[in-house]
Amino acid sequence: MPRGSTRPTSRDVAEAAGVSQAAVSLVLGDKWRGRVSAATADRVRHAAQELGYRPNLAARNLRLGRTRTVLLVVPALTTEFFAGVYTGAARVAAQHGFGVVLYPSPEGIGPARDPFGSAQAALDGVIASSMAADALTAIRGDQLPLVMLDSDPTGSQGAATVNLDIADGVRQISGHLLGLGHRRFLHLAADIPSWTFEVRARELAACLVEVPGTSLHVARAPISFEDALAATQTALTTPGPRPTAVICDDDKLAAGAYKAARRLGLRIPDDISITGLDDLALARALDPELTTVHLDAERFGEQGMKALLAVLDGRTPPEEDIPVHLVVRGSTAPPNA
Amino acid sequence: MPRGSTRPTSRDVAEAAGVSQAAVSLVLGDKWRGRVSAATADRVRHAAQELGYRPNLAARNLRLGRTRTVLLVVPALTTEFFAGVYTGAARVAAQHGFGVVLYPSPEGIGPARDPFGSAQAALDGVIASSMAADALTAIRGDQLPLVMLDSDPTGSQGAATVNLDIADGVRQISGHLLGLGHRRFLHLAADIPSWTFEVRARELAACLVEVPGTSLHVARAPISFEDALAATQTALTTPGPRPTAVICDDDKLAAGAYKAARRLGLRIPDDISITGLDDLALARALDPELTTVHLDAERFGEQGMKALLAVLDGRTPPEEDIPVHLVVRGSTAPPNA
DNA sequence: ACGCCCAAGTTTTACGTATAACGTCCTGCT
DNA sequence: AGCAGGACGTTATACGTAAAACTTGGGCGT
Repeated sequence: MPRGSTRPTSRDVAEAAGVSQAAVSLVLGDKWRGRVSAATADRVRHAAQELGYRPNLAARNLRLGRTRTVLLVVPALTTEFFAGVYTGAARVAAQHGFGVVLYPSPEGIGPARDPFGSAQAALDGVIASSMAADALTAIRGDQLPLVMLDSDPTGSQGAATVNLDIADGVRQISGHLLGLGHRRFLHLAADIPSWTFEVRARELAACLVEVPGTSLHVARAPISFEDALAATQTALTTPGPRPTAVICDDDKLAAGAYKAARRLGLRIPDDISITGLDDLALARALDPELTTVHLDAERFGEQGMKALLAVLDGRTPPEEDIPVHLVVRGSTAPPNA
Repeated sequence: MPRGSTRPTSRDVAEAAGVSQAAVSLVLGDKWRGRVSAATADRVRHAAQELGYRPNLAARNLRLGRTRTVLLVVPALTTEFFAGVYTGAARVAAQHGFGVVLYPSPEGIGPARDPFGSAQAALDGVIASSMAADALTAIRGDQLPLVMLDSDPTGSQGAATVNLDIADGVRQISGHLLGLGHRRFLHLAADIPSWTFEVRARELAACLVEVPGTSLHVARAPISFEDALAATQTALTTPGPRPTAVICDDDKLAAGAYKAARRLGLRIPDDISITGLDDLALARALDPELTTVHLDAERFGEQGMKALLAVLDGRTPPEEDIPVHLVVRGSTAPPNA
C-alpha cells in the first residue's frame, strides 16, 4: 500500500514487486523483451494489478511531449449529425490510443474567436468542422496539425481537408426531380455563411441551368423549424406560378417546409414535392417520409480522424470525397398537371 | 526566440524578460502582488505575449495534481437530449475554468465494462448519466468524485445524484389524459434496463390504479423508430377493446407510434391520442405536433456540473429534482365515444 | 548606529513518467 | 585462461510548472 491515500505510482508498484521504477515502466510499456525476465515482468504486472495502478497521464504527457488527444471543433450540437461525426472520430481515435475532446464552437458555424477557450486539454491536433476562414487562421496560429471537415479546399491554407461529396448529392436530387418532370423549383437555403451551403447553391444552379424551361427561386432561413416554416410560407404565396418542388438544404428545414405546405393546404407529394439533406431520424418520422440525401456522419468523422492521424504520422492524407446517396421516400412524386 | 521550433516555455519568457522562471510563474499565475514590482510584471506579460507563450498543461497538471477536466459519461449520442446535457455541463464548467470530456458509453445505457477506456484525459471527476449500478461500482473503484444523473438515489452508493422530476412529468401526462376522459391506456415502454424508465412505469401504474375503470397495457420496444412501430402495431391489433391513448417513454417511440396508428387507419388525435417525453425537435415536426413533457437538458447538465463542482469543493451538493412540464400540442384530444 | 522588516526577487525542489546510459553477472568460445 | 557479449537489470536525467524556502538591499523606528 502506498502511504496516505494518493493513487499508487509506478514507484509504488516497483517497491511492491521488488524492482526499480524503470523496470516497471519497461514492463508496462511493453518494451521489456530482452531487458527483463518473463518472471519479473509477471511479478510487476501482478503488483500493478494488485495496487490498481493506473499511470498518471499528466506525467506521461509531459515526458513524451504529446498527449494522444485531439480536439474536434463542431458547430452547436443541435442535430445528431455532429454526434455521429464525433462517434466516428472517437472510434478511430480509440483504436489508435487517442482520445477526442469536443469543442462546440459557441457561435455555431462561423467565426470562433477563441477556438480552444474552454478546451482544457493539451492537444496533439485539431479537427475542425464547417469553420469559417478567420477562425481557421486563429487555429493555424497555434501550429497544431489540422484537418478541416466540409470546408473550402482552396481556402484551407494548406490544412488537410475531408469533404462529403455534397455536390454529387445535389446532382442526385436535381436529377431525381427533373426526371420526375419538375421544372419550377424553390431552394430553401440555410442562411449560414458556410462553404458546405455555398456548394449546395452553386451546384443546384449549375444543374438546373442546363435544362431549358426551368426556374429556380431561393428562400433563405436559419436552420430552425420556425424560420423554415415562415420562409417557405412566404415563398410559396408570392404571386406567379408556384414551384412544384422544394429543395431544402437540410432535413430540419424540410420539416418546416412540410408544415408550411400543410398550412397552405398543399398535399405532399401530390401538390408539391419536398427534399431534404442529411437523413436524420427526423426524415423517417415525417409523414410522408422524406426523400433526402443520406450523409454517413460516422464515416465522415472516421475519415477526418484518419486524415489527422496521417498528418501526425507525417504522411499525406488522401483527398477523396466521401460518397453520399439519395434515398427516395414518399415526399417526391411527379408534378400534377 | 527559443531554440528550435518547439513551443516557448516559461523559461523562454523568463529569459526574454530578464527575470527568473519563478517570477514568470508568479506573474502569469496572478500571485505577484507584493512579490514582484508592477513594472517587472508588465515586462513579463509583454514577453509572454510577444512569444505567444501558452503554458504546458501537462506540466501544470502534473505539478498541481489536478487537471480541471471532468468526464461526462452518456449513453450513445443518438438524440439531441444528451447533446444538451453536454452543452449545459460544458458551459458551467468553462465558467469555472474546467473542461469536459465526453465518453459515449459504447454499450449505451446499461453496464459499461471499461468506463474510461477511450478517455485519454486525466480526470478530476465524473458525471455519469443513466448508468447501471455495476458500471457505477467500476467507476467508484477509481475513487473519483462522482455525480450520477437520472439514477436510483438509493443505489448510488453515496455518490451525489441529480435527477429530472420524471415522476412528476408522468403525473402531468396521466392527469392530462384522464382529464380528457381517457380510460384505456397503452404504455409504450423503452426496453432498456434503466432507472429513469423504471420510474416512468412505476409512476404511471401508481397514477392509474387510483382511478376506477382504467386499464393499462404495456408494450416494450428498444428506442428506435422501427421497433416502436412494430411494437405499437402489434399492441393495437390484439383482440379486445383498443386503447384510446398511447403513452410513450420518449419522443422517438412516439414517432413510431404515429406511424403505427396511421398504418391502422387511425387518425391522431381523433381516434387515438399519443404522448411523448423529451420534447425533441422531432416533437414539433410530427403532424399533428406531439404532446409531450419538456425536459430541460441543458439545465440538467448545468445542475450536474454544479453538483460535481460542489463535491470537488468539499461541499454537499443540493438534492433537488429539476422540474419538468407538460407541453400540450395537437396529438391529444378527448376519446371519441 | 543598529537591528529589523519588507519589497523584490532568485534558487531549489517535487510532481510521475520514459528512456538513455551505465553496471554486473554468467555462459560459451577460442 | 581470457574475454566477448547477451541477459537482466539499475541509476540518472529531463520534460515544464508552481510554490516553498531562501537571499539581498534599502528604509525606518528607536
